[in-house]
Amino acid sequence: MTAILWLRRDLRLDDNPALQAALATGAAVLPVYIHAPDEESPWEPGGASRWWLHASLRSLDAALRERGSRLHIARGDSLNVLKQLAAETGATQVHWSRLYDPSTRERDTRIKQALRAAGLRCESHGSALLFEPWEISTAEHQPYRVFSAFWRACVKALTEPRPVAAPDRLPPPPEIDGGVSLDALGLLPRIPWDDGLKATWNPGEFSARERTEEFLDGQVADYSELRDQPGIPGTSRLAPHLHFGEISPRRILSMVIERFGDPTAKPVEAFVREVGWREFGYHLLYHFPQTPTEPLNRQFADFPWASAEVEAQLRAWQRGQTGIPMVDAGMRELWHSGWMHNRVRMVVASFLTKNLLIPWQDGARWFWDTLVDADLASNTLGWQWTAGCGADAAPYFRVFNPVRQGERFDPDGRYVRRWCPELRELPDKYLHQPWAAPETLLRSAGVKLGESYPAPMVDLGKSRARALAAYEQVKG
DNA sequence: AGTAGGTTGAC
DNA sequence: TCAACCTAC
Repeated sequence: MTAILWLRRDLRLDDNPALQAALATGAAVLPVYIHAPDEESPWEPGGASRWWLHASLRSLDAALRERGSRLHIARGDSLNVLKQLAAETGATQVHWSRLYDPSTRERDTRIKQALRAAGLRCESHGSALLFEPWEISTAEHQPYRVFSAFWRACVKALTEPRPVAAPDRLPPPPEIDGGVSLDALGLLPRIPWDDGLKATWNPGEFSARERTEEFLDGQVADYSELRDQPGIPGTSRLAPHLHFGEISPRRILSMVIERFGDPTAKPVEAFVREVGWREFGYHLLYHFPQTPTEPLNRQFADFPWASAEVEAQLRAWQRGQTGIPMVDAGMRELWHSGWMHNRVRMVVASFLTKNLLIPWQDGARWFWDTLVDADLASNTLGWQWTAGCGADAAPYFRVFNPVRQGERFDPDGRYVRRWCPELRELPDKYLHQPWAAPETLLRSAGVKLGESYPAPMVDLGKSRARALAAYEQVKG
C-alpha cells in the first residue's frame, strides 16, 4: 500500500499536514513533484521563480534522502501522472496542500473528482495560511475589503498553532521507473543571468527556518522603525520562502509566541501584521479571482491610462533608466536580486501607475517575471492597492513623490548609491534629484545628465498634476 | 503605507 | 529659520 504526497508549493517537511496525513496511513509514502507550468497559465512561474523552485526542490530532495526517502520528479499532465503513479505503486491515497489561485484551484478540483471517481482517497490540506479564505468573514457573511477590519477579525480568532515538526525518518518510497531529473525540468536560465540571485538567496526549508530564527532574534526588535529604510536590512526577507511553502505561517507564529508571548503586542506586532497582509491577499484572491487582471473597483474599468509612448516608457522603467534615482535603484535591485524592498515597491509602482499613467497590470506582470517572491495573491493586492482600484486602496490622490520618499527613507543615500553607482559622488542634498543640482556640482561628481545617468523622463510636478486630473474622473 | 501648502511657535 | 502640526486634495 502506498500514499502519494503531491508536493507543489509546500516544499517542506515541517508543519506539513499533507505529509502527516500520508504518514498516518502507515503506508509507504511517495513524495512527488509534477512540473506542469501550463496548468498555471496565464501565471506560470517567471524566470526568477523558476530559479528559486529549482534550488528549493533540490533542497527538499536532499532533506527527504537524509530521512530515507526521496523526491520523485515528473513532468506532464498532472492528472495523468498521478493516475499512472497510482497504478504503478498501487497507491490508494493522494494528499496535497491547497493552492488558492484560480487556475490551480480549478485544476485541483478537477483532479480530485477524477481521482475519487477512480476509487482513490484524495485529500487537500490547508497549510499555506493561518486562516482558510472562507473562515474569516464580515458580520454580513461577506468577504472583507478593508485590511484593518480583516486583521481585527483574524486577531480575534487567532489561537496558538501546534505545528508538527519534520519527522526524523520517513518510510522508503516504493521502487518505480520513470521520472525525470531536476535538471531536465529546465528551470535554470540558459543564459546565466542568475549571479545576483545566487549571491542574495539560499532557497530551501533549512535556510527559511534559519532566516526566521535570525530575524526573530535580531531585526524584529527594530522592525517597525527600520523596515521602511531600504538601505538597511531591517525586513525579514521571508516572502520567497513563504511563497514556496518552505516555512509555514503557523510555524512563524509559533516561533513568535515562543519568544514574545502575545504576537499582537510590541515589538513583534508590526511584523505579524505583515503576515496578516499576506493572509488578506489570499482572502481577496480567493473571493475575487478575477482581480489579477481586473480592477476590484469597477469604476476603474474605463480609467484613462496613457496610450502614447507607453512601450518606451515601460521599458525605461523596467530597466531602471527613468532618471528618478529612487525608482531606478528599486528597479535595478529587482533585476539584480529578484527582490525589491517593500517601501521601494510602493514608490516604483506609484511612479508607473500615476506619474506615467501606465496600467498597473503591466507593472504586475513585470514583477511576476522578475521577483523570486512572485505570488499572485500578494502581487495583485499590492498593485491594485497602489493603483487605487483595489481593496483598502490608497486614495486616488495618494501619489508618492520619489524625491521626498528618498529623502525620508534613504536619508544617507546608501540605497541609491548602491544601485545607481554613477550618482555616488553626488552630495545627499541632490542625490535624489540630480536634475536640481548646480552644473558645477554635477561636473565635479562626474554626472552628466542624459549621458552618465538619464535626465528625468517626466517632470514629477506636472505628471503628478496629470495623475490627479485622471483620477478625478473615477472619483465617482 | 502621501503630498503640498499653509500656520504656529520655538529658537 | 525650521520643525511640528493641520488640512485639502
